[in-house]
Amino acid sequence: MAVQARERLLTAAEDLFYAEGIRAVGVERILTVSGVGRASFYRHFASKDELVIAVLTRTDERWRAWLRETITGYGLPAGERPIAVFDALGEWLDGAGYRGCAFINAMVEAADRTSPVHEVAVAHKDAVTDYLDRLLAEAGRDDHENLAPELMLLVEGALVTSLREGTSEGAARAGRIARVLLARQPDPRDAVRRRLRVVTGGIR
Amino acid sequence: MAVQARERLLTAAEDLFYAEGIRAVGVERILTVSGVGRASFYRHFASKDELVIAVLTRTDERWRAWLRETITGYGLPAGERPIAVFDALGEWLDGAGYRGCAFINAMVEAADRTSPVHEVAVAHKDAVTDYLDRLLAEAGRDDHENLAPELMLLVEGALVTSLREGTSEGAARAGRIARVLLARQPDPRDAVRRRLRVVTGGIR
DNA sequence: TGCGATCGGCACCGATCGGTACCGTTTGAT
DNA sequence: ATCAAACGGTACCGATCGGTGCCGATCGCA
Repeated sequence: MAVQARERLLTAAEDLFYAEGIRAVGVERILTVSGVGRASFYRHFASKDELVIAVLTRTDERWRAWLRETITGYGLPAGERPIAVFDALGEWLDGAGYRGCAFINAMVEAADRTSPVHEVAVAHKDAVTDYLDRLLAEAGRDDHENLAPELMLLVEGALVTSLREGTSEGAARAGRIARVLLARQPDPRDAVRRRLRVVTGGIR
Repeated sequence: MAVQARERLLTAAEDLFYAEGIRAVGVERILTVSGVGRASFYRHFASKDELVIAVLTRTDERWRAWLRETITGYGLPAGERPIAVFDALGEWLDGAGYRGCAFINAMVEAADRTSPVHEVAVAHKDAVTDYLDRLLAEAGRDDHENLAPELMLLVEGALVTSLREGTSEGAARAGRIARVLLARQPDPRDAVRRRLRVVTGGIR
């Protein structure tokens, strides 16, 4: 066997699910494309749903690793890294074939909020938000806790816009908004808290 | 007949499609909920797909009418109307049951960009963008052509965020970003174009 | 009262859905 | 060379998919 059946199933399913939707792709299609027998499929995965979760989990890990490496690869100073996320997003969308975000799509298709598929998708979004938070903190933004969800909202906007318009323009547009957002001084109330922290540190 | 069969089919389908997804809801479910016979269904709609399009078209018209009336109903000066879109969005999301935007969902489920369902969804988004453009122009923003797609991206972000987080917080968050965006002076290059237009007008 | 349109109920169609059981073959390690 | 694990192929399962045809009841209107 050139490649293990499990691996072929995962890659075939990943492509088909992303291109046509999870519900739209039957097990039969996955078997034909992957060249795996029906019995072998159910030896590796208890159900189609379990395959879906395995695919999403793998995509999550790979995509976030790709994002981290891409940002790091730019070799930018810490202060410019948060905004670079939107450059990376533009790169990715240019190569993705414009079917938006696999995890937004999964959340939409798995309507039930309590379903495992929906939860995996939400967990992915939380992980990306955490990454944004880390980039902002490393950039010295004391207001990173407020900014991270805002940048994440811009990321979601860019992803949906790219699906809608069929181009990667949304990423550039979101990037411009992010620049405006980051150019602004932090909220004065945050500044007070920051000063308090400094003072407290000085007393010790 | 209390209400026409067609009307009952449309409302039942609208609710079911939004709550559970288009593909997830079979014709049988719609018939049971609406209390319409199978034959009657196909007397009104040539196929399930045609019902989907009719539902989306009606939802589009209703939703945009609701948005217009809500914004108008606020009784705000023209300058504050663009930002009020996000207040309206928050109101709507609080009553929507957090399954995001029916049109984003439709775009995701109808993967094929050339499919009629996908096109209706895109047309809705274009119409909302046009409305934003109009609000911005009426607010005296000369840069409305650039701002409208940016506000629309924020709207998309708010809708996805609400689906993801299960609250209407995304609308408020997008509104805060929009305020920052609108508080900024228009792009200097636009200012040049604006002045040129004034000069040209003066020569005539 | 009578007529035609609209209606709901039901049986039925082929296709496909996710999933199971059993088959003989191929593979890699010993 | 041997043997067990992993494999692909296929027949089959009940359920559901979207869609058609026919029936008798009910409706609004003249």
